[in-house]
Amino acid sequence: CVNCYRMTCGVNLHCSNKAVLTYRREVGSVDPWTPTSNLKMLISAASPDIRNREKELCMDADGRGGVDSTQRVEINPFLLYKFLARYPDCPNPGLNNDICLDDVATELNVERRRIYDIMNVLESLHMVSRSAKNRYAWHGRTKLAQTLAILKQVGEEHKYGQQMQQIRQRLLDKEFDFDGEEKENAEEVELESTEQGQKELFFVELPGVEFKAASVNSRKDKSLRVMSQKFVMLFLVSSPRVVSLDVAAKILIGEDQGADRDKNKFKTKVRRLYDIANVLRSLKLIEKVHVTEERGKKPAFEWVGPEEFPPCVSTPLVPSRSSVENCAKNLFSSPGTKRGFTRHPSLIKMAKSIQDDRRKINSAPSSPAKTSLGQHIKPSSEDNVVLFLKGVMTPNVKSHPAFLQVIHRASTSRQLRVTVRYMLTSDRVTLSSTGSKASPAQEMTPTNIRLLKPAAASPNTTQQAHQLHSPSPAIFNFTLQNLGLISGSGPGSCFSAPQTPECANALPGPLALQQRSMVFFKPVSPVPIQQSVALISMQQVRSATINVQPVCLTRFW
DNA sequence: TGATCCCGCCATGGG
DNA sequence: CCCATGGCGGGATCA
Repeated sequence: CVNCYRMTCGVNLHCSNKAVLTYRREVGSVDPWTPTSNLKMLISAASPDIRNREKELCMDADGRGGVDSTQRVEINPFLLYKFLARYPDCPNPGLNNDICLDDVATELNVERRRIYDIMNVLESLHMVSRSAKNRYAWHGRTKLAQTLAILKQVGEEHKYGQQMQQIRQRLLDKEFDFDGEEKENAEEVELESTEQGQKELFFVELPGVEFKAASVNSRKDKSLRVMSQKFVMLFLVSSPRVVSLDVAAKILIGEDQGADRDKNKFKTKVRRLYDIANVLRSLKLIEKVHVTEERGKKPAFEWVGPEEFPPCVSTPLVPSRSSVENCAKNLFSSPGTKRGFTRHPSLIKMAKSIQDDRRKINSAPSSPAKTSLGQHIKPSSEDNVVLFLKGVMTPNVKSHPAFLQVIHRASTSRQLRVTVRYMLTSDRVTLSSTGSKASPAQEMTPTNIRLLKPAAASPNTTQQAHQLHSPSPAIFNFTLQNLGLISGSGPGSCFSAPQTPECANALPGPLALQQRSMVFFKPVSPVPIQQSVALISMQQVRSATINVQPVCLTRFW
């Protein structure tokens, strides 16, 4: 699958992201597997004025071009790519994360109206929050896991899973009866029974992200934001995580106003779903797929974002208990005097579970069943913990469930100060390396360079450059072999981690960490390569092999 | 013809 | 009335 690096093509999933396919054809010389080259492709394919502007502004050293500029292009995803490129995933809270609507509109060369749509979706994920008129604060993905956890919970409470199932079934029935006509009535009755007792869903707030600029919040609808949250919920409660457009639209209509569900309403909802989906796609949270049925293919989207999330996550790379505390504190804080949105009851529940969680961890010093980081690695300055992620298909490691899980556990450990580092190993690069040209090192994003660049290797030759992009299995295996954690190499490596019960049943539940432990994750979605996580104490690494340290510990970040 | 989504009219609510 | 915001649907484009 050219565009679908995850090989999502399953029995009834067929990837058909025409945009990517098209772009790839147009600019075939670009290595399509790097984030930056993707961006370049999008830029190349964008409308002429934007493209020219882009050329003036920055790169395009290779002078590629020659794309038919008359074709209609997807501005929306492109816009967001550009937009996201300007803001870090995990912004430093101390720095200026202010976003001015006018500036963005000007820079991206679009009308304000378009920015509102993007912002609304981002706001629904709490990646931004409105700070004032014309102004937003950028949060990046720092709150994403937390938001998703809440959305999932709310989605479960609303029984979206069952609803979707019902609607699917209904559509299926329709398909087999050749008269779609007669069903109208039955459908109406059923729908009503489904929705009855279901309260209207409000915007799901996040503790700590208060809505300022009250004047703006008074507006009652905010449908795009609410709709976006609902849409995400649908993914989070369904399994497999594939949601077809029509099912989503039907559910979203159902809740709006019970009465009218005519064709127009449906069409409008679908339009809006595309708006939302484009943003989510740019965020790499969903991908376009098709579900195949007797009657033909239906457009659908598949969730490719994080699969599991801890109830509350502190800021990655800077784990601090205080943020966890704050989280709970905020959740319990007395209801604000004037709040623009309803605080969902599940927040309270969640806060309690967080507290319980913390209590357990802090007050059970040596329960073997409930191990925490601190109990296995004695606290000292030497005992930093190094985390390796392998085979992570998610482009954004920091939002990977395994990563977040570890961070969460680490951040709730009282005794241990944990330094977490990570190495990105992108299988999409590795798997697609046949024949494709390596991209120059300059095309790598700063993030990638920081994460992957081994100082020992001078990225001059294409081979080495390519290695920069796919150091994953080789170097990773090499490292772990040196550490004596695995044996063999290559795709079928045998991981000989200590076979403890804790390891076997590591998730869900507390991670069992020992001086030397590896935890394996079995992916829910069809990921071809097993995902694994290794946690090793720094001390152990130092004593293991000298070779390892420069490659993986010192140089990689 | 269905999928996709650009474009911008116009409603809304505050000042 | 002006402004910021954003709901909404016509209709263009493409496969």
